Amino acid sequence: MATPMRHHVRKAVEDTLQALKAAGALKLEAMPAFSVDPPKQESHGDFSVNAAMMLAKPEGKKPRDIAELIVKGLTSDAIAKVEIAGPGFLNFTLKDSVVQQTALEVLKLGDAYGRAHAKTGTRVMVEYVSANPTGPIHIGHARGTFVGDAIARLLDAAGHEVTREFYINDYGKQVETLGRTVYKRYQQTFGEKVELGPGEYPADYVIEIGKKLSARDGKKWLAAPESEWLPECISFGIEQNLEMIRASLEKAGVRHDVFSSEAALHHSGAVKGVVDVYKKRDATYEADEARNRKNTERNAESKAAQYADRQLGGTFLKTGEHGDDEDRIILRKDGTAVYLTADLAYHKSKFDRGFDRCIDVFGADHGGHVPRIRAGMRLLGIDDKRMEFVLVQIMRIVRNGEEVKVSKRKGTLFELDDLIEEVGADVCRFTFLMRTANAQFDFDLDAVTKRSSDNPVFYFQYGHARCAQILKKAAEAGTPFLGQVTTEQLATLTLPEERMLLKRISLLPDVVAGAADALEPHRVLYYCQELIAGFHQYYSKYKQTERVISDDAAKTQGRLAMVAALKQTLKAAFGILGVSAPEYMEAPPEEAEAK
RNA sequence: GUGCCCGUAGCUCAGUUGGAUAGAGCACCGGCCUUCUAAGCCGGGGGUCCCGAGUUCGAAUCUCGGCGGGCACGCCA
Repeated sequence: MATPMRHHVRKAVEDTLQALKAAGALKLEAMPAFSVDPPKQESHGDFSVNAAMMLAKPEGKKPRDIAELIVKGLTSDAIAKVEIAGPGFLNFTLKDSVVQQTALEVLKLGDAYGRAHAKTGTRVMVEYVSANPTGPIHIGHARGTFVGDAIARLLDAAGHEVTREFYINDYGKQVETLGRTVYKRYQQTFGEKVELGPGEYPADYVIEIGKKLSARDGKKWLAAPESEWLPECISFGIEQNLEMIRASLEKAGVRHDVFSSEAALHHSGAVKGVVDVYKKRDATYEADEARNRKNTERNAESKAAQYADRQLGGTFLKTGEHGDDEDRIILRKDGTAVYLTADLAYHKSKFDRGFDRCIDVFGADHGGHVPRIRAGMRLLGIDDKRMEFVLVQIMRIVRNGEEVKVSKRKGTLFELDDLIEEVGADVCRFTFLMRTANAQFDFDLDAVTKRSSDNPVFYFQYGHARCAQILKKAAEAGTPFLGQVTTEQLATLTLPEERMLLKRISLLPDVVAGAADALEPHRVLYYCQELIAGFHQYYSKYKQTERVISDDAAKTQGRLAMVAALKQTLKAAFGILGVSAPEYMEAPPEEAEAK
């Protein structure tokens, strides 16, 4: 789905190389994987090709000599000019008419512009958020939430069939602790004097859950034995928290297709099932500790050292044979499964359900988990190349120059809801998507709130709004843009800035494809930045002289077509990022004079 | 100690999978609104791309070795 313009250049070079081979001028044992990229410097033409340099070695010729051969052999009628530059670059300049066609292409495709022309047929699952249902979504999840969502949008645009999934860790000690806390809060609603124990959740939301339980069931559980109230308090707590989580996700503009329960994997036998498969495949053994246990010195303060005495032996999985540091336990001595076992069953279920690719977005603190899952899948005979892990690095929240400390245990949560409330959903999302996922960064609340009027997100949105307002103005002025444009009208787009804008517009499909391939949504954002900057420059420069709407009917229609194409392009890109594309933006409040 | 991630302008970060003279925003200085929004534009200062080797036509980018920061290294989830 390369842009037509880039395709012209690549094809022209490939055809020429083949012709040179046929004529005996080049050996060309294999077509080189040369690049066709827009150069950094606009003066270097529309696309720069490094084919001559790549062929220098295999052909035993100088790059510039090969470049000469290619230039002489070129026959394409889309090309206006080719120059040999630097060490042997071929700098192509396309004919204006080819560049101008971009506007037509975009308008013709409409909302399909920027999306893959054809479905890839690949079914891909993106798993993200996957928070414990022991509390609300907080800032610790925020980055992965938006990054995962944008990756899903990106893959969808790239033509994949995407399923978004949320894995609910609703099994084990943590949810049991939740249940116990809920029960105490429930008891307190009837005036009973009970104190929370260490490790229980002191935050207010559990108080609310306790109130709701007593409102629903009255004193029903007060005299009941633990075997009855505990399961009820657990499931009620999870249910309430999930409701809260779903509501937060909705506010964040994030949606999941499937919520998958860890507890269900245990109850359905899927966990036992995957263990049986491993046993059948001779991938397990019984032992007191992993046979290939690493005896490297560990930091005395590490948790590994702290919990060393709890290791009693059981059933081990031979993950060490497939890239993991050592084998991992999957069944404790008492036969119960550990977290990893359920996660292996879960990942197996993804492939059983027919997904071709599985992408996990999770925090960098789970990075050590990756090799185990990969090894576990390989031990099932599943190619682990079908799995990709996007590790979202830890983020710090900074206010007044200081880190905001949060702790679930202490009850000092910073909820995603509060963050969105404070800075707005678009600003929030934008701030996360501005960075690559695997680099740490500080979320400076002062920077995004105090300076809200010059926050980058508004710069972006203003670009779209400006396009919209010009189109609106044209309609009011009696020269509406009707969605169609002729070659003659397009031919009026001769200003260098117009040419550059059209060229940048034409690159969206390549940017989307590249970003999807790399699972890096932020590339789309930086592409928008360049596109919008180009537009603002154009607008400002010609504000007094060459306005979009003028007495020249052909020029007006040509320019309106370009503006409409730009608006369409931005809308598509914003859609991938999940940021809204406003038609109009209110002028910002007057800043107090700071002079 | 071992593994993974990061180190680019005063600050926050990009850098098109190895390309040409390393960019943007913020901050600072100086300009631009009678016309389609000045939430914008133009100009200026600001760099040991952490350090050192190596790979090649060519390195911020790849390899190795250091230094600095973060996250992990559990039969918690």
